[in-house]
Amino acid sequence: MPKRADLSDTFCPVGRSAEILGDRAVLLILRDLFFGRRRFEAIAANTGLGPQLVSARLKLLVHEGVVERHAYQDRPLRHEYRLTAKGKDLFDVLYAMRNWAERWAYAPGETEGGPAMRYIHRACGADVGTSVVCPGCGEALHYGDLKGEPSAPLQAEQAARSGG
Amino acid sequence: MPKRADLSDTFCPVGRSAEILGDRAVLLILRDLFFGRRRFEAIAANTGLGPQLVSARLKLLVHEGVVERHAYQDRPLRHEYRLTAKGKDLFDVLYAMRNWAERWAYAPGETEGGPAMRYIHRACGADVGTSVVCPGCGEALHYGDLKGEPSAPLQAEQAARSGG
DNA sequence: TCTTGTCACTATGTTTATCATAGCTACAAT
DNA sequence: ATTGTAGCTATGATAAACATAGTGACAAGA
Repeated sequence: MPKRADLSDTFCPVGRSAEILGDRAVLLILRDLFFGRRRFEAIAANTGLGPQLVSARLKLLVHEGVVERHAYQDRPLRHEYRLTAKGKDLFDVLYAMRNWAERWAYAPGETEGGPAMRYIHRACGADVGTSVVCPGCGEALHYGDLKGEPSAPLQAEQAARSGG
Repeated sequence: MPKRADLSDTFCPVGRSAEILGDRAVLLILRDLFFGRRRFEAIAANTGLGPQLVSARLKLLVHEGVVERHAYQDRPLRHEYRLTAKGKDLFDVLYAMRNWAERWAYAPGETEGGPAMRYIHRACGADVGTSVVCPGCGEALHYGDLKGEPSAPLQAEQAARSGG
C-alpha cells in the first residue's frame, strides 16, 4: 500500500473495516480462503497475484487475527492458512459483495441465465438467490450455512488458472 | 491504483466487486455518501483524502454507474454527488463491514459500552444490533430501513474533521 | 474596486507500493 | 545427481498516493 493516512484509530466502524478490506489483494485472498484454498501456491495461482503480494497480505491478515498459519506437515515443513473465527465472520461482507455483483456486474446472458455462483441453504435445500435471508425458510444466512456451486463459466476459469 | 492485473472480466462475483470496492478511498467515499455527505469538500474533509484522490475516485464511481454528478446551483456552477440505485444497493456491503467491525475491531470499553454507530429499524423502532435481520420484527434490513446514530466519540471525531 | 472567501477541483514532485521476473531453501522422489 | 514441489525472498521498472500549492468562477463585504 502507498503512504497513507492511518485510520485504524478512527471511531467509524466502516473506516476500521476499510483499513483491512479496502485492498484488492486482501479481498481476493479472503475469497479463496472461503472457497477452501489454504495453500500459498493455490492462492497465488488462482488470484493471479504475485508471491510477494500474497506473502505480505497473508502476514497482515495473520497479524490482524483474521487468518492463522498452521503447519500441516513436518518434513518438509509446510504451512497452510486458515480463517480464524474473526475471519470466518467476514463471510457476510464477501457474501454481500457477491450479491451486489450478481445483481449489477454482469451483462445480460453473460452467465447463461443463472448466477455466476449459486448458493444453496444447507438446512432447507433452497436456492437463496441474492438474499441475506433464506427465501425458503426465512433464516438469516451466515458462514457455513451455504453451499456454493460455481457456474460452468466460473468453473472453467478456475480450472484454467490452476492448470496453466 | 498501481499497475495491476485486470479482473473486471472474471466470472467470480467477488472478484468483480473487488475491482471497485477493493480500495480504501472508494470505501471511505461511499461511507460518506451513505452518511449524507454529497459535496466534494465535505467528503474530502471528512475522509482526510487529498482532493486528487477524491476527484479520481468520484470519476471512477460515476463511470461505474454507482454515483451520479448533479448540478445543485448555476451561479456559480456547483456539483454534488449522489448514489444511484446501483450505488444504494451497496448498502448491504458497507453494513456488513460495520457489523464486523462492531464485533471485532474495538477494544473493550473503547466505545463506552454501546456500538460505535447505533442503528434503529425505522419500521418497528428496534435497535438492530449487528444483525442483517431485525431482531424486533424479523425483516431483512436494507438501504433506507435504518436510522444511524453515531456514538459520542464518533460524533466528536466527525465534528473535529469538519471544523479543523 | 479591492480584498477576502467558498467550492470544486488541477498541477507538481517526492515517496511508496505493485508487478514481472528470477532465484532461493529444504526436502522427496527417481 | 537430477528433477520436482512448496513456500517463499530479491531486484528493478512502473505507477499510484501523498503533501503542498495553485487555478477559475463567482459572491459578499469594505
